[in-house]
Amino acid sequence: MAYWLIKSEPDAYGIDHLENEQNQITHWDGIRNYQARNIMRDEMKVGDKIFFYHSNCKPPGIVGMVEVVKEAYPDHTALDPKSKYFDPKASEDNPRWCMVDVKLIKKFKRKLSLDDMRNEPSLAGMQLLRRGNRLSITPVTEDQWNTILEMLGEV
DNA sequence: GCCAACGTTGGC
DNA sequence: GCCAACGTTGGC
Repeated sequence: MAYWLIKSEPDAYGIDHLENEQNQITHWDGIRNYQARNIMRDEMKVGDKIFFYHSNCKPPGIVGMVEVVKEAYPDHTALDPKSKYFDPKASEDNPRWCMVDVKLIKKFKRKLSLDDMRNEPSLAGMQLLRRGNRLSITPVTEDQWNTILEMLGEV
């Protein structure tokens, strides 16, 4: 089983939106970055655990945990001209983009802020913390995962 | 709202 | 296949 971190802007789609979904499941659509797509397509498996991170807010940080419940399948929003994620180069034969389904496991009682993570030496290697990192899906090691749960008091 | 960092596009 | 121009991300 692998661990990941996904970012989302709480105004666009936050953990509260996910909490209100039927069965607390959503499809993670709109990913339009090849690196992130490849991670979903090639690496994410059912049962993988994911930190849910709020970006572009004050403060940015980890707010919950979700789990992969369905592996990659075509992202239909790429084929929909009315969608803001429409991609004219996508087609039925070559959907180009994919998504996975994730289910809420838990909302944390508090947010672990980006500052908190930067201040924790054992998290120094996290891809999220790399300078200039913009990738919306990044891997998390088991050690990092456990450290973060400890910092949150969620062990 | 600024802007550094990065990804993508398209002319050549 | 290079690279300048442009668009986006996201912390600050």
